[in-house]
Amino acid sequence: MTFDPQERAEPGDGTRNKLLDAAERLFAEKGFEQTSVREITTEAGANIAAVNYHFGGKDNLYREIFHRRLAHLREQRTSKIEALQHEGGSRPTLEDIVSAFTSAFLEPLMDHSEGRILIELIAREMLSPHLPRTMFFEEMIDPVRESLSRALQSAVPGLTDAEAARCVHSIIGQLVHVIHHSRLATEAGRQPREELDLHVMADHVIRFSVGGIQAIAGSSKV
Amino acid sequence: MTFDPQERAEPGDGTRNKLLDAAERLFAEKGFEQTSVREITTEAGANIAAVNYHFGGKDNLYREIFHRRLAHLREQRTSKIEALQHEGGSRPTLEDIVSAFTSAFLEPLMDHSEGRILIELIAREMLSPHLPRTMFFEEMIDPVRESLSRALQSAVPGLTDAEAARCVHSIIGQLVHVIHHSRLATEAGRQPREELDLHVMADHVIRFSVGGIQAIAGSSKV
DNA sequence: GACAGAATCAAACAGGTGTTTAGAATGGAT
DNA sequence: ATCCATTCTAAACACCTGTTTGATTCTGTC
Repeated sequence: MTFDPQERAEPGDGTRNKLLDAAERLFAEKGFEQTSVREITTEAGANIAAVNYHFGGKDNLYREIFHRRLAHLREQRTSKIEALQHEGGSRPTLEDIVSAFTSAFLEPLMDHSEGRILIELIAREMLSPHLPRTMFFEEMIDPVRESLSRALQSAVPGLTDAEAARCVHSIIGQLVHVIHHSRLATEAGRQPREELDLHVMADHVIRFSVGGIQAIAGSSKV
Repeated sequence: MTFDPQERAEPGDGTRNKLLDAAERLFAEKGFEQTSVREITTEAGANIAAVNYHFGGKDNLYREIFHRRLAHLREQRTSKIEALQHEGGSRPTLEDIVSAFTSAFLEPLMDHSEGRILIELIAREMLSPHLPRTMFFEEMIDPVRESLSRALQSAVPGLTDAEAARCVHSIIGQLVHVIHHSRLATEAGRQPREELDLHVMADHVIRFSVGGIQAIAGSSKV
């Protein structure tokens, strides 16, 4: 019912930003429904009514968080691939592309603070959507897929559109699984097995995927 | 508005079983926290107190559901691989193994009723655990992984334990992603793209993974 | 200093949660 | 017909939820 009090509020001491940060952390950790407005406000050192005053409700706060983060993450993932494509000199190899995407995908996870939170948020949202159903596909999944798919086709001539799309599927599937597993395993208190370490797995996914793509391309040619 | 004698269908259809069925469906659809005991009981045509009487609480009902299903699913996934291994005649090829596991993994999803519910339940539990943290690893993930890992090594001599474990990771990651995506896409109302159809994707995953595994095994030999 | 608007606060609101209770049916076995 | 354990029922319990309210403090402008 009220207008946005301050649209930008750069300084980190605004209550509005403290609420956003606290909510982001809690939503990622416990999920939307499981996080109460009281938790958020006390965590941010604010009053219970602060969420409704600044955002007009719990749902809007949630939406605001995604709006703030999605664009940045998408750009981060596609930019490396695009950069490779338009780079001067020789055309990037298949391994170049897969490697660039893999590190771009996994990089936000290496720092344990911010990246993990975002991934967790996204995973939760995909399983229990509280956002408009199409928003995720249009703003995140489709652009990233498109970008990687085109890059693969430029490096592997003869790869059809459908084949490229499925290979993208395979790569992303592996990467998402790596993320989920690392989260689950550490949470379950199991000491991480060295053969499934994040960096080791990144190398593996690259080699595995390059082999897989070549197999797909090769068998279709015959 | 309660006891309807024509509601019964099965011999073992005491309210206890009706509660289990209703809860399983609702937990899968909306998640544990988001499903209320009142919903479960009214869906099962029972009194609100029935859950606490028969199971001693909402949590125990949830645990009971998994206890009932997990063993069966695990057996279903490992048995096909084991059968291949101990089959008379020539040793199964790499493609045989990956193919058998893929279809065993995806099969419960082809029938749209029961299998989907179970997958949904598991996906939710992995993201927001309400069960003892280790139960899932010990009763489901580890045995399946072990079984597939050994099978791969028997078909691809020279594949180390660590490499096999990572390849299993890659395969399962792809399959889980196929499942999630199919769920998300149909839920979002998008008409399924034919190149990402379940059967087509199954074939793709097999070829992609065989190529990937061979690449891993080949590069390690050099 | 005076004033307006933004920001914060404690308290209460209406509604939903899982669980407990005491009492009433039910179905066999004696 | 009596008894007893099992099963079911309606009502209440204590607690937590997101949101609203009306008053109070803070902040910047004239």
